[in-house]
Amino acid sequence: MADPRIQRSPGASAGAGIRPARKLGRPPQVKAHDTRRRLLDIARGVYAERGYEAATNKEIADLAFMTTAALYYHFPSKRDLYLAVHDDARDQVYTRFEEVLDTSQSFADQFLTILMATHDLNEEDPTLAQFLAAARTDMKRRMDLQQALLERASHRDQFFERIIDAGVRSGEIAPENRALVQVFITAVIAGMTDALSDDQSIHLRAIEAVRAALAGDLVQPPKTRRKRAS
Amino acid sequence: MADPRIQRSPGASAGAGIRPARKLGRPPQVKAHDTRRRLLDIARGVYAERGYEAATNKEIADLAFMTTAALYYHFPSKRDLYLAVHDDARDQVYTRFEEVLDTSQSFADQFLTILMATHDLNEEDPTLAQFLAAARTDMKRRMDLQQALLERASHRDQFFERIIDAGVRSGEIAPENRALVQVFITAVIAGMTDALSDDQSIHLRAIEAVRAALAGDLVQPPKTRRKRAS
Amino acid sequence: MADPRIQRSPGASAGAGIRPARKLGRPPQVKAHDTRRRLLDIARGVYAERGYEAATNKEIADLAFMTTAALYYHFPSKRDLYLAVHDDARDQVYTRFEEVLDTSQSFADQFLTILMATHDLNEEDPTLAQFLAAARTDMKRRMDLQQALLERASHRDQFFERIIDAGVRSGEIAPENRALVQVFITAVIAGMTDALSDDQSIHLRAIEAVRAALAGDLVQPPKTRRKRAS
Amino acid sequence: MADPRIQRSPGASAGAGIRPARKLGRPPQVKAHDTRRRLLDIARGVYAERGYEAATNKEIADLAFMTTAALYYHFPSKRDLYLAVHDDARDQVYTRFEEVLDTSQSFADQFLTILMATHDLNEEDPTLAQFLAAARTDMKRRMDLQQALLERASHRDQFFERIIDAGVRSGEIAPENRALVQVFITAVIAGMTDALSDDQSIHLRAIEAVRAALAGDLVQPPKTRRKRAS
DNA sequence: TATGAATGAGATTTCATTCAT
DNA sequence: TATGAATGAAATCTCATTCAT
Repeated sequence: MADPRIQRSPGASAGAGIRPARKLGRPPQVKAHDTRRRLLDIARGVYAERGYEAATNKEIADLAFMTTAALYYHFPSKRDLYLAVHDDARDQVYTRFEEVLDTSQSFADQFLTILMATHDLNEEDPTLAQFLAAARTDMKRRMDLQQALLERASHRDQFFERIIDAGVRSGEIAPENRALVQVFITAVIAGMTDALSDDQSIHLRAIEAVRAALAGDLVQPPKTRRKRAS
Repeated sequence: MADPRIQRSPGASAGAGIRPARKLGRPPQVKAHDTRRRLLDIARGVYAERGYEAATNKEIADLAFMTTAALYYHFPSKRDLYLAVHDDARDQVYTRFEEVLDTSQSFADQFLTILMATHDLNEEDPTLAQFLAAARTDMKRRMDLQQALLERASHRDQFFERIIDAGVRSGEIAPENRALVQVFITAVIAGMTDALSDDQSIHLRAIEAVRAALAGDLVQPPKTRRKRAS
Repeated sequence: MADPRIQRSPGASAGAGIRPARKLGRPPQVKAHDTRRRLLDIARGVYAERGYEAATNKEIADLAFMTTAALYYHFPSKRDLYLAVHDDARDQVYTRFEEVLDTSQSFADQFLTILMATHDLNEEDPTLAQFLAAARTDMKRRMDLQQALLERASHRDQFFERIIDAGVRSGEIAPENRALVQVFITAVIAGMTDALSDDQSIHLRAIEAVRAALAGDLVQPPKTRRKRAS
Repeated sequence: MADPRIQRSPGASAGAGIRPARKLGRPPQVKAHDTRRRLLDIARGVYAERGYEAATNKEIADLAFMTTAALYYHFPSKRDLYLAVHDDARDQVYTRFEEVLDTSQSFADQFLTILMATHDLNEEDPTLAQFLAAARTDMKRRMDLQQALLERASHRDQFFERIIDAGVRSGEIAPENRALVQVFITAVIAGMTDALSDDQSIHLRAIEAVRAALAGDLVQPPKTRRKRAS
């Protein structure tokens, strides 16, 4: 009763998700709060696996050992549940990003640190990346979910903006390359999340590839093998 | 070649296209092949916009000014229509790729040529990229669509394999970097398709960024080591 | 016991029962068990009248003053509803058979008692016989209903086997006639159910005919040989 | 071309049906006539197997190597095709009955001769009995098919009426047993067609049982073994 | 806080039928 | 005589949501 640990149904394949410790002041409606937490985690897995349309309240409710009617006590609609899951997932990711960010590093190292953080998160709970990848698609599709996409995009942009700013200040990024770096980051993060997050070893290799690319070591100019650093 | 894309009335979000009442029986002067082609194009757009689950036969049929029953004359099921659209889209893309490929170019140039081809295709018909991006997600979700995914993946892998091989032979790609280049390509193509193909100018900028990254010019090592290899 | 059969308005042939608009949500004072019982009775009538294929969920739901969706709350599919009706009907019949069976009677009397029981059942609820007659045909047609047919056949065979056994023991049935009596019973029961159960007075006459046939009094050898065996 | 033999598609399981030789005067629309004949035979098999509702024009057309549209050249509707099949089947049966009927026989022998004729017909083309059994059910179900049922019933009743009349005249049937014999015949014919015609050896046994029943030999009175003939 | 029993809207699919060719 | 390309009506089933309990 006092333990807020999430109970997951045995069949639920979705990862448990590391929750940041919540401070427990007075325990009003503790149960409701816990149930909500459990629903968010379960729903994330289902949405990740099936997508917004194909996910059904019934499957989520079943995994939570409830009826669909009970869902409506905690969330006023499917849409609201989805958005709540989305906000929760986004918070988890950016909270982690903030935690691992070391502003004293070089731009490239900071970026790679972030990529490693996504790797670690994926290890801890694969549904996070899966959900966020799926959400990109789902949000585009449903007008009623778009608003959340916009918030999220700005969230992300602001975050990477800071890193890029630092890179520009330190001289790593030529000012005229600012915009290029930004789309590069966007493409790489999206691509890795969407196409590679299913296989952790490939995901890791992709991080290595990005490191090489940023270092200019991925490919050499042809012919006149401009040997660098000798 | 620049086919006349179906015009969707702006307000028409779903199922709005009202079919003008037509009489029973065979319509005059209509050939199945043309209708099939039209359906593929229309369906591609709808699948791209809504995804497999959310797309309805009704919307597709409405846009083609038919009944849903008529759809079933041309395709035996929703799934078959989807797969037909998929094969058609894939063929269009790889046909174009083959057309523009110049094997005498350097690896980087070949890769960039391919990226430019995606850009051009996107210009001619944005639904192609949108559909293929959406398909990546949809296929993951539906077991019954997976088989087609596998074919497609191998198709893509083989294509880029050839370019990479050429790069290795020419010395641009160090043999030990082979695998890195491959995941890099996968991530970049997926990321650009999924996250950037909605805005052509940003898409173009991403191509520029990739060029810079391959040339080692996107970022510089921090601080002092400004001049590389000279 | 004489359950209040559902009244179908005479003109209502199919789908005519218009459900009075009821509000959303749970209706007050309704229990699933009662609804289920009502559905079984209504569905039996509809299946009897139309057969499995031609019977529609809509007609059943209309007669029960529900939506078709509500049907699915009680039975997971049309097939399941049908089989439930079948099991229910079979149980009603054989329960009655067991009730009226008097093993101290002669074989002929036991058989006639059973026939009278079918007559009484038909009086109380004609849909029972009608359904079971129709089911014989429907089951042959649909592979997916066959399994239930097998169970039922064995049920019936076992029941009559017992009566026949008794007849053999008492000497009424010559051991070599065992198999003949068995097919005779099958044919007569099936024939009476299928062809005569629509008219109770004819049905009664058929019972009388069977009594006469078993007593050897239905027909006499032709012409002179009036006294048999001389 | 000159051979009017019915071509049956390899998959068509339905028996070929013995057609009485048609006299071929001038051959106007010979092909249409043959096609019609072929369709009747094929349709009979399909209706027998699936029943009226579940049988589709498509299946019939496929087996006849045609399109459904072509069906409509020969029969104006599904209903008409069905009724045509029915009339044809009935004619085949009663034609055979007339052929085998020997009015000099005793009533019992005439009846058994008829039963043997059904057995032979079943041997030659099982779809005949299957169709007629199924038709009994289908006709009851569809108001629009009822009319044909009535005709058929009277047809049958008249036929057996004649045999029974002869039995009454010869003294085999007591005048007061007339009605009993009639329902007995109806029940037995129906029961054998519906429940036993799938297995020829059981069907034969049923004929034997009827013979025994009519002879008063199927069962003996219990106990006081009223030994007849003493 | 949750369940139980429903609704209404809509999806995919099937099928008899039509009419130009 | 037949095919080809459609229609319209309906059927089964699913699902988000509701409201009494």
